[in-house]
Amino acid sequence: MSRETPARGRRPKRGRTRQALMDAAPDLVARKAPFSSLSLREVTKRAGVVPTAFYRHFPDMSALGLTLLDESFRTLRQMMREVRQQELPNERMIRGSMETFFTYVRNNRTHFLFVSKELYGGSATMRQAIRREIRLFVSELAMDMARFPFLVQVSAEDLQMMASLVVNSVVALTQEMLELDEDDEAGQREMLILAEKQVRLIYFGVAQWRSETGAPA
Amino acid sequence: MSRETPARGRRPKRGRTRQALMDAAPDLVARKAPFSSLSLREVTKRAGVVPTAFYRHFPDMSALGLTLLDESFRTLRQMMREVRQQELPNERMIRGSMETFFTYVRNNRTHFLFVSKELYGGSATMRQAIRREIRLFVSELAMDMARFPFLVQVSAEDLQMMASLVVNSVVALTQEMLELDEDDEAGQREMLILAEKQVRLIYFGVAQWRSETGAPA
DNA sequence: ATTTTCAGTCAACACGTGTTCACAAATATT
DNA sequence: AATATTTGTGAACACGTGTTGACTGAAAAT
Repeated sequence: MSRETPARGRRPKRGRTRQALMDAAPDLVARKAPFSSLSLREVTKRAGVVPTAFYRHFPDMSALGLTLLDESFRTLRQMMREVRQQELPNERMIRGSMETFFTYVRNNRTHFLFVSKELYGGSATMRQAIRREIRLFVSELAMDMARFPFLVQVSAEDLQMMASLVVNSVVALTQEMLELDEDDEAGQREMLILAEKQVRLIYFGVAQWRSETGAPA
Repeated sequence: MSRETPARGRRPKRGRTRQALMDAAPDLVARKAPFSSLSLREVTKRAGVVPTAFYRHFPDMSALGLTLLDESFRTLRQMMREVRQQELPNERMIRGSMETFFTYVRNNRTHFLFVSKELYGGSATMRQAIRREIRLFVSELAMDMARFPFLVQVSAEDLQMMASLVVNSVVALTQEMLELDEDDEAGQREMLILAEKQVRLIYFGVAQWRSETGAPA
């Protein structure tokens, strides 16, 4: 009898495995541990693929991580750019920005969980990459604030300080929100209200700020 | 000839191994990965002890983690209580609080690194425990703020909101500071100044806040 | 002085890990 | 239609992992 291998099921589609890997990783992160503590075999198993297939698409796990990070931030950057395409600050604008942002977080929960858990617990290069993105948001927000009429006198350094305060606060609340159960709508709404209040509070302080003295007007 | 074991070096001292384990873990965290991804064998090896000795002191790694967490926060709570033993708010008070706090962070770097990396990346019970402690600080700060004369009209809920804003900001800056090199004194000083400015900015906003309308006076 | 408890060692296990290699099917290129 | 390249497979490796059990010296209790 001929000893040909029985030719079992083989998925034919072109680069589908790569996508399966990129889906499997955040999925495991969302329901288990941070990405940094995932094993290559875990990911391939969830992707329904043999471990060695991994190397056809990524040299190692950290490469997958950086790719995932890029994917997570690409669409986020685009959304933020659209949010910034609005007129001068008022309560409506703060409210609206927070709403669209937190809605986006809800719709991309696994991506944000992935990023959140790597921000401080990930590898050095991972942390560095994330903080780079955050610093980008801070700078863009600072540029927007520079156009506020009541802030023309404020130094660039202080604008960065203010923007980082806003961004850090939103990031912190985002991470808190991710701790909530996925369908705890009441909690999510509370978070949104909290975020809006905090940002508004910061803007009250910003309106009083004078760079030279550091004392209110 | 008798077959007695050659009786190699045996450390006699009483509960010294336990302390060695509690020192080894944060040490590894500071120079490597988050605690959650440390192995039992790694820790025992660094402590200069055979793996099985671990079980004489802790049932498993997560027990070590919780013990470490308790140790980290016990002295911190005490320090915060002393800081709060001061008179009413002014610039000097904010400056002083930030200075003593960040000095404490520098002097307990490994403990804060340990906590920081577990805040979002650790196990569920670990994260929960840390966030519990943080919420405690928020409540205490809110109680202090309630005594400010210009905040008597502010609702308890809004006081919590303000306090959490302050705490979240300080936490974020602490984590940023921990990313700096241990002896980057210039960077550390910058962080301190940044923290002071941000908290002062928040207090400007707080002074304008009215709970009912949410609009400045 | 004798016994009991504590705190460490050593050997061994069953298992999950990253990575290699040779091979074959699916797809692209000619 | 023939060939070359990409992509997935399966077996095997050397190693690190948590945990067990039996054993033993040191300290505490009697």
